[in-house]
Amino acid sequence: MPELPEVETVRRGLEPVLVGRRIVRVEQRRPDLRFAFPERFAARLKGRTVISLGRRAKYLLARLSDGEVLVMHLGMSGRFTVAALGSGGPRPLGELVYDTGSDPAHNHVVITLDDGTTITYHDPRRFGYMLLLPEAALDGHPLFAGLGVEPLGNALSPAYLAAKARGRRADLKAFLMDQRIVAGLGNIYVCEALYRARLSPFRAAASLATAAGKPTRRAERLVEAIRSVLRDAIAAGGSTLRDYRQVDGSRGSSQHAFFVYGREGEPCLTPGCRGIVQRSVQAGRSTFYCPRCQR
DNA sequence: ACACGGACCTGAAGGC
DNA sequence: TGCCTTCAGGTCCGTG
Repeated sequence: MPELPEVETVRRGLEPVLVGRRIVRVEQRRPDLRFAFPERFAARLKGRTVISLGRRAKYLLARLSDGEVLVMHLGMSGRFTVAALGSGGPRPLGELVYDTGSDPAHNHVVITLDDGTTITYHDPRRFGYMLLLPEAALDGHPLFAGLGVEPLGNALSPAYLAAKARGRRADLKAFLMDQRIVAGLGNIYVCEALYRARLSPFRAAASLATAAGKPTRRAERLVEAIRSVLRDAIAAGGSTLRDYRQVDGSRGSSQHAFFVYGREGEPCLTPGCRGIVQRSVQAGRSTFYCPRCQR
């Protein structure tokens, strides 16, 4: 499910139900997800109040009242469900309600808050994980120390990309997938950003910089494309949350459309372009692109 | 230092 | 119907 826009959508949904609330009960139903849970995980969370809920790259960061941070990564299939006490069902997470109909065997963590709300972490593939770290240790932790810039922050600029790309032999797709360069992009939004920037995923990353190391126009286009594709996806409530429902329980109809991702064999959506979207594999991941307008 | 493949794990979808 | 293969939004680790 989650790339940056999806994680941000989850953050916005959880923030109003979580922040300011005290955790009164934690049910940890298995010893590990991707990694083992921290020692005495449930006991340590219990009694603490959530001060804030932030995000760094694809990580959710819940700051707790005692100076520790609950770090949560959703992996490929992690998601949260919120249910009010006695409601008998899910309750809106922001604009959305998450489907709770899936197999309860994959409900790995259930957190109960002091107002009776329960937050359930569900993750069939268990690539997600949770950690408890002292706030002061966050920046230096191996998970965060090497992360690149936030794509929606000021630090992402054509000059930054050019500096990182200079001398790189990797292609653009791999370059953008690398969390050490830009943190939070994943397979879908890399494909979509390259399409918007009209850049081939196979082009050398080094072509974002001139021989002197100055950013090229391509770098400028790419920065704009990355920002706009993420902003649009966040505005749509996380385009890849396919199983969301409207607040009234009806199926959503406004699912965000991708321009290239998942559209192999279909016509390119650029007006006037007669290209056909192709699928190829780079570093083991599917790449979707229009060979005609992406150069 | 970097690039690549495989590994982790489950479920859905498609082919036969 | 059912079995088999392929694929999926992420990242870590080992090997060249």
